[in-house]
Amino acid sequence: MYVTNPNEFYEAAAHNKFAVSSFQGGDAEKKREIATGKCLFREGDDANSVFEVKTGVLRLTRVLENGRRQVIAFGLPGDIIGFSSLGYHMSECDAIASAEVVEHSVDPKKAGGVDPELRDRLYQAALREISAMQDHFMMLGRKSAREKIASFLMVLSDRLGEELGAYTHVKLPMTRSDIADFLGLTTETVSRTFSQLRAEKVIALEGNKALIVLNADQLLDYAECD
Amino acid sequence: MYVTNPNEFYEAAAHNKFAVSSFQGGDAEKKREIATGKCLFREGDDANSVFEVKTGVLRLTRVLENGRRQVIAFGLPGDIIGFSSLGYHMSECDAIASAEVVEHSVDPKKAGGVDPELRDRLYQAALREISAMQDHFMMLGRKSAREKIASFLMVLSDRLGEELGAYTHVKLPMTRSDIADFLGLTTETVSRTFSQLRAEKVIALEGNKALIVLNADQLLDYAECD
DNA sequence: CGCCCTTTTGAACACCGTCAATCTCCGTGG
DNA sequence: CCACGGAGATTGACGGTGTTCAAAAGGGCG
Repeated sequence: MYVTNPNEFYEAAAHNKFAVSSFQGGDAEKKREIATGKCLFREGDDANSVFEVKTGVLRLTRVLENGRRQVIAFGLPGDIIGFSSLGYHMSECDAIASAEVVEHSVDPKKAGGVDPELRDRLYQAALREISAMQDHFMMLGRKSAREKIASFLMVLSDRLGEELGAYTHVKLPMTRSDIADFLGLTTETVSRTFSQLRAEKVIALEGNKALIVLNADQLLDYAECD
Repeated sequence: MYVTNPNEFYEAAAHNKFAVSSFQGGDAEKKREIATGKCLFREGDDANSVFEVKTGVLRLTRVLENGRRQVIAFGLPGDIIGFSSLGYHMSECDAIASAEVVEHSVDPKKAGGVDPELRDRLYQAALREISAMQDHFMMLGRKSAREKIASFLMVLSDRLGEELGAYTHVKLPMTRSDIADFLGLTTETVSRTFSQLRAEKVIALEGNKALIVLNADQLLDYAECD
């Protein structure tokens, strides 16, 4: 599942369980390491594989020719990334934190088709992604900047956060610009909203690559999830 | 494929071909008719089936408790709707134009699992939907009101349009409010944008439920697709 | 330490949302 | 057939949220 909103925590949990139990053994899979900043695939590349994120963070991006960018998803450990319907990728995937992935070949031409069990697992993963993307629609179309940021931080806190007494420490592997392009905002608005939340003592910033959630209740309130 | 943007026309074509050739025969499927305004499933309903739209138009909606609504997709002939990962639906599906659908059972408990061939076809359909949703992200997050409307009309024109000399006649089964909730706008903005396009002679309105595309080139320009 | 990229902050503006009034369409019933 | 009524659509005025443009501050790495 991709990063979406807090009302899907249970899904994230289910997904992680799934990720642990699946894709062991078999010979059409291959482990790969992608260093920070490196590209896993680009728009137009053949899409013969999907990638299961084991560690690190990937970023899936689509760009319009006029420069406008949309971050489709962040691939965190447990996510599967690289689904494509036409045999080639419509987006670009880069590592924003050094990542280990397992590559699963889904090339239909190879070895008389794909392992049925793998296909079945991939189908389930695709369904989870559809569900996550539907949530993100609500995020992009119907939430204010503050609600978007709050929702985003809640999910990040849940998936990447570490307990720190009553608070939660959250690493931010992505830049403000990445967050902006994920939420349909500008870097300035992201920055301003962070500053507001800090002024309200809901979060504390720790450099540019980490923060602490001081008041998760308030953050959840702001997220306005159903 | 769902209604997204013009740069996926070839996909729509491929999809329709697919829809014609698939899902013939078998016994886990059932034809159903849904009258205008009737509901196919609601949030929370068990999701044991997916639905292939044969005729008419469906609308897939998700709602926040504060009343904000997001139309996830319009289901046009050839689309498959009702994918769900958790065994129950997270959204509501209504017919906005009297529809015939074929229901395909995907209940894993029934008859020792789902027909492998059907599962394979559904996987392909799910991949197409993911691709379409990724396009829609760009729409919701990074396009202006005019670009959204233009993109939307281009797709509708392609999928529902009828040749009318040099122009294209397009039926609009959905209300302004449906369009607004699909594009992340308000009804007022949708209406205003239609009026602007009419003033520029790009389109002509024909009552509330139809329009004519007078200048498809201009419309495509406005859509700002890559 | 110094450079450069990212982030933050400020100010002015624009687009779109909100609120409200009017109009159109279309189905219903007289 | 026309009048009526109501839901949906249009239009206008105004305000707010977020963008744009610009400049300063911060952080990371040589």
